[in-house]
Amino acid sequence: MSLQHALLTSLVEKPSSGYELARRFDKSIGFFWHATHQQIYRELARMEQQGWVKSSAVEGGRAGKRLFEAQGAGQEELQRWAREPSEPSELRDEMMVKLRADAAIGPLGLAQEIERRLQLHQQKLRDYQEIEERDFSRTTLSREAQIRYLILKAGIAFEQGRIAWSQDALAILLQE
Amino acid sequence: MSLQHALLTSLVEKPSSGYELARRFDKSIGFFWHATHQQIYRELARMEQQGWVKSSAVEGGRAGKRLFEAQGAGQEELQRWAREPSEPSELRDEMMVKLRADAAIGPLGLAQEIERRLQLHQQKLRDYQEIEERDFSRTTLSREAQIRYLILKAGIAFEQGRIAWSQDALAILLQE
DNA sequence: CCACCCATGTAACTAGTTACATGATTTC
DNA sequence: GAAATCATGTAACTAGTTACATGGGTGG
Repeated sequence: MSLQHALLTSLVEKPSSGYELARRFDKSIGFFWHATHQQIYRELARMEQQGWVKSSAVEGGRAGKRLFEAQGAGQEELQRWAREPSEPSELRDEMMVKLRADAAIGPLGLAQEIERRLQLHQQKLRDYQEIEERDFSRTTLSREAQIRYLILKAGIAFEQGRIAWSQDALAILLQE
Repeated sequence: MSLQHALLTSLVEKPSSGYELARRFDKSIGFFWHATHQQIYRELARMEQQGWVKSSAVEGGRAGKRLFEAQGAGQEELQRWAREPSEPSELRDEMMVKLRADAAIGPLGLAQEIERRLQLHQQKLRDYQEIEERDFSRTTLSREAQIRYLILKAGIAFEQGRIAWSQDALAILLQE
């Protein structure tokens, strides 16, 4: 499993509380991976048992607040995992199943839902493009920045692809 | 959950044994959704309990072979589910996490793995394009065929996007 | 003082994966 | 007669979701 590795990566970038991690996860890795706080706390507890991370109480913070930091063993594990091959993920999309159902049993009125999704994709694209302009519009970028930009570009290309596809789908579904 | 709905859709298209379903799933819906035979048999058993499908022994087939057929209640459920909104899926890709780790802790030699994936995407694209030519190259397509083509086009666009992205990634990672 | 955000967790359930198990039929 | 494919399943585990629960701090 690799939610642990995703969290480790976040913690290597910046030590955080579970709550902060959940927030940050939503905004960075969360672009292509969502995790609930319940899952995050569970994995943090496991990683602490394994010695990959260490938590300490935060003085002056809210009651119970703990700061998690990646340990040496965690960083080594991250390197080991990163070098391991992994299969490209599938794009498991319920809409494709619904379209097959529509083709098999007759019109199900999916256009409205595709229209709704189109707007979601357009919004996401705008969000990404804002980040692009803010963080990556300089002419020269460090290797690190180029790699972070690469991740963003995967998101941008994905949303653009979905937008084009949705428009194609609407044209077909809305033919009289 | 909707593996049940994906299986139902397959069964509406054509009554099948669990084994055939697993095979067909791999080749159609499986383009964007994989399920093991264990999962499939489990869900078929549940759906039979719910009355969505019905199985019967196949005369003259192999010992134990059963044919599953979608029932009226199953088709109604499929319609109900199809009309329900659902969120677009995320593209949970471990490679994005690995790239972030690379940016955070230094070069991890990911180029080789991206090269390997590039070839997988190119192969998948060729497979899709073969289907495209075989099934959808006629000038006029029925509504049903247009919808099935639409699903294929989502796969084609996805693979093309991944190929372009992988090439971009390689250019960045292989800079000296 | 009320709503909202920060902050952490437990419990129960559902979905997906991996390992193990069995045996018949077809093809070479 | 051996290997591949057809055909079905159980068991155990891992991952992800949903519901419930608690309480402190901040802003209006």
